[in-house]
Amino acid sequence: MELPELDPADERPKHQQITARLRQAIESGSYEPGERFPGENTLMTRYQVARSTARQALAELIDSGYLRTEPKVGTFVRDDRQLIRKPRRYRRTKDTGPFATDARGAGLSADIEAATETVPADQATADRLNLHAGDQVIRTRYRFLANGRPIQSSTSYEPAALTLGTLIERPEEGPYAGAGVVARFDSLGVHITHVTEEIRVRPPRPDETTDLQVPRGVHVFDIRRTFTTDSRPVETADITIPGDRYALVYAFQVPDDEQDPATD
Amino acid sequence: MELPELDPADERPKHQQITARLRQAIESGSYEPGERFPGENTLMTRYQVARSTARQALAELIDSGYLRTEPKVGTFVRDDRQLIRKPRRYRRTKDTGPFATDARGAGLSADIEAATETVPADQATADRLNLHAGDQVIRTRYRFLANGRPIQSSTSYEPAALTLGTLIERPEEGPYAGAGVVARFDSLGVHITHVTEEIRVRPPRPDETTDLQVPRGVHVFDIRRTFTTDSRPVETADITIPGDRYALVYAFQVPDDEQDPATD
DNA sequence: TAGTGGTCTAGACCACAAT
DNA sequence: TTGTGGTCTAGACCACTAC
Repeated sequence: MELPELDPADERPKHQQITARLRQAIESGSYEPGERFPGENTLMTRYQVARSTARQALAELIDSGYLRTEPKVGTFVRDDRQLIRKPRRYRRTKDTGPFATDARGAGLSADIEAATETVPADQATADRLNLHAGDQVIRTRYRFLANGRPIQSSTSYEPAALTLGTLIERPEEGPYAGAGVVARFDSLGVHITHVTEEIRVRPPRPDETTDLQVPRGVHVFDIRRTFTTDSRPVETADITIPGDRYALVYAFQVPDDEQDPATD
Repeated sequence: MELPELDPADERPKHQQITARLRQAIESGSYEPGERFPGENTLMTRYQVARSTARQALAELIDSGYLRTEPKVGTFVRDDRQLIRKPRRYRRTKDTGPFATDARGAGLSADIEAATETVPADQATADRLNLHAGDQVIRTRYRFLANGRPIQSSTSYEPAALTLGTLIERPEEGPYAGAGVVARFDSLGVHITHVTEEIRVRPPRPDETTDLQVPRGVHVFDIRRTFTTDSRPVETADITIPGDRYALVYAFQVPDDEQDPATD
């Protein structure tokens, strides 16, 4: 792959010109995903620039998701990310929660780490569960692994007044371990009818970068999910998913009537 | 705000130590959103490092969404971005499309730019619409502005065989201009019953950075939406939304029966 | 041992905004 | 006029890998 030298008439900064050329080369398919890419030294000599200029050009492509570096080894075209389609819907069946269902459907092993505590609710959590700050809630932190690789983490909150002393007090223990939230609450006679998911996207926090092994240039989905019965919220959770591993899929019906149900 | 000097015993690189201290200062509220932040020169003298090291520390905080720079002016704490909750739902009513409805509901002006062409479908688009590559499709590119600010762009595709020669041939002209997709197709007697949205998160492409004014350190939602009747897809669109302005909200009912509708 | 990316220094010139 | 961030150069040392 021959790349022309920089055009002195181009008004853009050198690093931008290099970035543009390299991006074009990647998009035109000159490099295969996973293939070794010209490193800092190569770019220095090819474009006659200082190392930091070559480095800056590469950094932009890393932050844009085109490249990744492996320290002491080299620079590579990022692999075509294998996105798992994650249909986000909730059923009343008991067998397994949605994560395990998705993973096994894709032929992956599914492991779930969970840790449960009873803690007083902070104001934000209390608001989401229609409680008062300080009321006791069951907090469970999860980490989900597919084929041994962390792929999702979440923290869920349930009012202690509802579940404490029942068979589902600790979500990952007892007869309903691994079942979905809807099935677990059904076992108490608490009938969940609605779920709301609010999706944000943001850079990973430092702890998420390590826990979920999020590479540079990747952001995360931040989902706030709340389950409600006809009268009250009964579970709320914050779910964090690296953006290079999942596509979220929502499928729903378009209502038949002209009525505005004033959902908001 | 006094910051201690670097700890020589700390094994982390200097730029990481500086980043960690600065992030802590921001999160603890030592700087207000929008407030001026110590610049490269200040950090150089305060921590006794070279300019590029100070610069690298700041770059990490910019990419993490904490700071923004204004060339020739300074470095500032990023404003608490007020997220707009964007309910994603579709109704059958005619009056206005969901974008205009939501924007006006939030007290914003809504402007839509649109350009329509008839083009042959490429393979990917043909697959999404159950057509053959080369079949004619109506492609419309949109840019949505709220209070004059670009906030969403999209490209939609409809089979020309369905709409060519009808009143809704060009989505943004005729009696159904500005109406939602469902209402437009209803006018042809084509009854949309389902919609699927597939959400990804990725860095903006260079053209999106300018068109949508996406700042560094912000990624975008990439939504592939497809409307279908009971028998076939009739419209598909790629929607791009900057991740720092919107939270997507999905609200739905949990089905009552144990049946698995095998939606996928 | 040669080559890699990560870290770091010590300079320089620039255009422009603020004062 | 002063200070800002943006760009760029020309070096250096490091730990580690296997090009």
